[in-house]
Amino acid sequence: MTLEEQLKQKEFKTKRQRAYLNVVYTASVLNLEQTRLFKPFGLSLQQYNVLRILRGQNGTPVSIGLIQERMLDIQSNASRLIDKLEDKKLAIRKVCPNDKRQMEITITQEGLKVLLELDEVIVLNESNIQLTDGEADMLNDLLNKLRTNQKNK
Amino acid sequence: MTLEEQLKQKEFKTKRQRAYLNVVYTASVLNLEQTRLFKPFGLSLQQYNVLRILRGQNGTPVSIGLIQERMLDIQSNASRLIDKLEDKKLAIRKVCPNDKRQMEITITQEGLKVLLELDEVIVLNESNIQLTDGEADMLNDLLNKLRTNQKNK
DNA sequence: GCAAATTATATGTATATACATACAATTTGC
DNA sequence: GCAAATTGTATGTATATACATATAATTTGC
Repeated sequence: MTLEEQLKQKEFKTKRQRAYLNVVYTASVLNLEQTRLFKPFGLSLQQYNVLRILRGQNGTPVSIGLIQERMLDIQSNASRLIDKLEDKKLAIRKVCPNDKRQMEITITQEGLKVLLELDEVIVLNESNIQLTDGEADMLNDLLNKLRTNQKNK
Repeated sequence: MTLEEQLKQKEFKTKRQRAYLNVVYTASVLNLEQTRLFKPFGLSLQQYNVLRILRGQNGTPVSIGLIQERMLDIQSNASRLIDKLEDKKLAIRKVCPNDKRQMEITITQEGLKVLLELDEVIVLNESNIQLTDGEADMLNDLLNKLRTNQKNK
């Protein structure tokens, strides 16, 4: 389905505007899809992203600030996401002994287990994407170019 | 800046995955940028989108359901967005006489005035986009293709 | 014409973002 | 070595989404 059909809009002022809106729209479709994928596992999309970051550290504890840096969403509120994960026993927070301002976050065995289950679901889902490698590369380049000269990192 | 630099991630499993994440990331950058653009005018991004839809009707009242259909964000909660616009005297809600379930929403003079101010800001902002027409078309096509076979409209 | 189904909107709850602010721990400048 | 600045995290508030549910008005089936 084209963007015009979807938005029931006849036309856009410029091709750039159409592409711009298409990025925003496509992302919302992808986000919704992922959110629904994670729901049966009791995880939100962002909670999943935090767990992924924690697993990526292979046991090395991670600070809240580092999680914040790595999150896809700019200025995401890692502190409250960790709250939720702790409630579910998927992550643990400890005060860092060297710097008592910092927190040391680690993923639990339980957290690793949930991620493992999700890995399969994700792979299955990503196989739905119809782009060739060349197309994916081109899309990637165009998005990088679109972001150029946009002021907010 | 490339996605890898931004996310401080060495590599992605597949080119498709990189493109997928880039769409989500780019959209969040664009959304944040627009949100900041509208903030000085006391409008959120979604409130602005609703006002645009109302203006597009040239005075013909619009139902909540129609606004919902036209919103970029899937399943956006138009009812509460109209609440906010009514509070600010930018839109008016009336019960439709023919079908008392429906609401007839119209934009006020005040609302039109705010939109007019914003039009200039938007045009200025969109001129920052560095894509040629050809690139914008290609980006548009690739995004449409990416959405193909994704189950959620 | 009336009960059942549908439709249009509203609302409650959980989650998340953006921003401002708070506060304690640490570092820096002198 | 101490005051000032910075850093790391937490929290309060406004906004928004997703989903479930509620409720009133309308349409449909018989």
